[in-house]
Amino acid sequence: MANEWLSQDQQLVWRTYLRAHALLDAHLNRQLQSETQLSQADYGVLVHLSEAPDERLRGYELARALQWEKSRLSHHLSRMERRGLVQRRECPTDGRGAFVQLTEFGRGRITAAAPVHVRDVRQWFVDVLSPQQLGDLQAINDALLAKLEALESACPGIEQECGGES
Amino acid sequence: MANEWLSQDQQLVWRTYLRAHALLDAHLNRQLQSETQLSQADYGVLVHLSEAPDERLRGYELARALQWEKSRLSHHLSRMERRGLVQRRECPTDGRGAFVQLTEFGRGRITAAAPVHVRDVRQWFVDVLSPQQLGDLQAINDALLAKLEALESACPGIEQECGGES
DNA sequence: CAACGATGCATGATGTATCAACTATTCCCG
DNA sequence: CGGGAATAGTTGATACATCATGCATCGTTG
Repeated sequence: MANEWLSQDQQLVWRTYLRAHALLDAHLNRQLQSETQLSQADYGVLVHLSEAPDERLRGYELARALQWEKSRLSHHLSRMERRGLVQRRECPTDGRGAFVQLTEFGRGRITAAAPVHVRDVRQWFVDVLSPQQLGDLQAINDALLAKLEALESACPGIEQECGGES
Repeated sequence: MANEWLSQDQQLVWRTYLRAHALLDAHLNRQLQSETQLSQADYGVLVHLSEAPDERLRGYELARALQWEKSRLSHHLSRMERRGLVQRRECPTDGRGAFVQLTEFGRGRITAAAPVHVRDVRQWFVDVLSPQQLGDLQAINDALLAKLEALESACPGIEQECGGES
């Protein structure tokens, strides 16, 4: 019974954690969007493409790198293609598949956006915390992730290598 | 000027933070959804209503408490109303407004869901971290939040990026 | 080679979030 | 009082995520 609820402090940590992440994420997204016309999702796709050989990747590679569902990727690429950021091309060696190719326009966008995003992550996250706190946070998230990933591997879920930020 | 990029460590902290939150949030949501047929959004609405006098609140109160846009709230309440969780009632003292009233069905749902949710938050968050780490995390999120909330209240217009920041 | 399961990707339906109007009411100030 | 500004809430368009399904193509095996 006593065990069923959270203490005041525990509740506060949890709610503060949720709120901080929500605000941070919303703010970074707004900044990126208003200054570069890219969402975080767009940004992730473009970063991966721009770092790939020939600036192109197969869909399944992109999906794995971003940890996205196939369907989500397909829908999102359709919208990005419509905006001219990427282009779908047939794959000569696999008739089922397709390459996602960064366009010149897309390269320009991501090249301009990356410093902006990094500056924001600095300003609202990295530079707000002390080195000590950054270390603490790493340990905390490692602990949370370890628990969650243990669970993940038990299911037929997804794997490693998360979507990167520069 | 500072380096334009992030160090390896900084990048790792940032990416780990994003990934840990994404996984935790997704997992808690899946659990809640599958065991109680409520999303986190539903849960938040119902918790606030259930704690309010007469189990009802004005829309703007709910919006403020949840930090939602009024439009989001309105759409979400429509869906919840369709599911029988809440009910909209006219407000006698303010012709513009409306009360959002918890239904009996809704009360049953939230009463059943709360222990489930608390158990999960414990299992995947509170109990994974040491008391020391919970304290660290509180301080970290307080710092992030302070910075973000200062912005929130200071800048009604566009611009941020004020000069004297640490 | 024919059959068959697995893979790569697309599509449509549904639920959800945000933005920009829009309506209606109340507040406030002269 | 009168009239404009602020407030409460709704609605429609668009964007986004997920699910179920469809369907080629590929790899393997009998």
